[in-house]
Amino acid sequence: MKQRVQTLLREKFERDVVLEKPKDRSFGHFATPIAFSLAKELRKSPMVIAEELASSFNESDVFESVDSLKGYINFKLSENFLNEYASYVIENPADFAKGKHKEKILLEFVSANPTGPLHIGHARGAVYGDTLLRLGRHLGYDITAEYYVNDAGNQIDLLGLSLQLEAQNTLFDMSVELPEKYYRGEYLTDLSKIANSEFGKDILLDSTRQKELALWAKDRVMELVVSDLKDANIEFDTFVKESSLYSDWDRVMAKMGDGIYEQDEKKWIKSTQFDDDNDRVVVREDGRPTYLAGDIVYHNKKYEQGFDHYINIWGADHHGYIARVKAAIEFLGYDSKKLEIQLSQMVSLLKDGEPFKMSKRSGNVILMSEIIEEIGSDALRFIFASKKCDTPLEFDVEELKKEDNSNPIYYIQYAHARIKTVHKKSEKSEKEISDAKLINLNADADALLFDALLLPEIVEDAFNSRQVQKLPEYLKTLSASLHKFYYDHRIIGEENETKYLKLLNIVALSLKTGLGLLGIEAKDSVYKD
RNA sequence: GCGCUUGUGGCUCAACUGGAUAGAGUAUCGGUUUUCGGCACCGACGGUUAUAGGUUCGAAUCCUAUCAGGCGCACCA
Repeated sequence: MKQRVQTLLREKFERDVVLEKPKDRSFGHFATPIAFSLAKELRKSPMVIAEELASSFNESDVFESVDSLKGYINFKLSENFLNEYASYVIENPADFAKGKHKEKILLEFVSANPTGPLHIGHARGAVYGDTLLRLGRHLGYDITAEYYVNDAGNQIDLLGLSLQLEAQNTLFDMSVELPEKYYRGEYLTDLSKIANSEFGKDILLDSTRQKELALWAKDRVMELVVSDLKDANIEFDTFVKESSLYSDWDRVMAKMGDGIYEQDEKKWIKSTQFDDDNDRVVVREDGRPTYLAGDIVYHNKKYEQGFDHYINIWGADHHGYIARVKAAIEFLGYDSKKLEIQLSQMVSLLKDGEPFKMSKRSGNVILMSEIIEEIGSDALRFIFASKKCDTPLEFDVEELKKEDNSNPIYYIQYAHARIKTVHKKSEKSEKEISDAKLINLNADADALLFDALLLPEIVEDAFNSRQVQKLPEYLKTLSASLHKFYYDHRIIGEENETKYLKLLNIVALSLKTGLGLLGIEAKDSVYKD
């Protein structure tokens, strides 16, 4: 819709035109402040320019009216145009809000260490990433969802140690002393039991077998992670293991040429050349590559696959890392601007206004699985998708269990279910409804129709700006319009019954499509039995 | 100390990335409907957009300084 108008205006004005939502819906459907920017060139007042431009529009199929007001030009779409678009949408529901983009994008997200189940902070990045993925794919982008598994280094050794200590403590009653740095949580108890029955006691007692134990355990933990993600409707296409990358290190290091130098028997990357605070060590004195080396090989691997664009979603605590990775990419001879890094901020939870109590089993963090048990995957996804991911977020789990309009997910599902019920009660046939023409309606119906048809713009905008919260925001607004319309107008038995039902169909489709893009299934009933 | 980031009604968040009178929900108070769905709808109250300057037709948005919070400043991952 917007694109159509934009194209028309671009042809007319021979330049790109900013189109926005008018302050007041009664002004029209779209508006542009173009007269303000022309004012300087033409040396005339914006008011005059806007008036001249507005009156230069002839009667057309698309616009019912074009008016100027205080320097803005307001466009009102014609009922005919809206009706035709509505019919197209109803006949091609699966294509609603789809796009024609073609670019290949590699989207890396979550990438939590395989040393424990996912916690609430991971969940936010996971939901954000998966929502972007769904939006992008709907728009036509060819996106690969990738998880980077940090299955090498000290943390894996620590996992082996933690598992042994846990077993010695809880399984064998040895009451050993637990060091500060060690993983905790119920999953360790579970894993130690499995290890015990699968390999015998020895692997949990013999410190020389820690490594062996760890290598086994990290794969089990990854299974936990994958299952946590699956519970939230999140799946990945590819998993890249850090441990598989180091064999390529020598080749990749050579590729960076002058970017690498030697000093104090270590190898450094000259990342200060690209705005980093310090140069970074990539190979230690003893010849072992650092974590950064793995990440460099990893990003080289990404770029060698020739995607058009790369998106990484990182926890905000990694922001110091951006400069060095981008520097490495430049040294490798690639364009670091193709790599975009989105940071996801911390989350804190409340329950009845008090800090959410962590269960004993989880150690010292709130687990993603606990929250899904508490409020369900739908509510979790919705709340995380509704907030900009780079601002800290606090929410109360009790708010998300309520069944009234303080709970947006309920409010939206209710709107959708209401429409379904009205349909069931009506005796009109599907054909009668889809044949109805949405013209000569009242202002309320016109407004609701326009709102429902706005989804494509929202999806496009939410993805392009990476601000996925625009979609939940839109769905809330659309639901409110629906509820209001429903309150103000009786539908069954009215003169406009078929028209109204078609209109409601479009609203329902918009809600359903939007929810689907959030990884949430629209419900036909909100009753709990 | 340096760097990044955030600061919007009592609370949780928006604001089309520089556009019209800064909007929703919640809380508080008042009203409508009691039916196609338990629900929902309307109104009132609430703001110097942290503070002080600057840029221009126009600033919550951009620039500078200050204040406050968060995060980072590993040869850990």
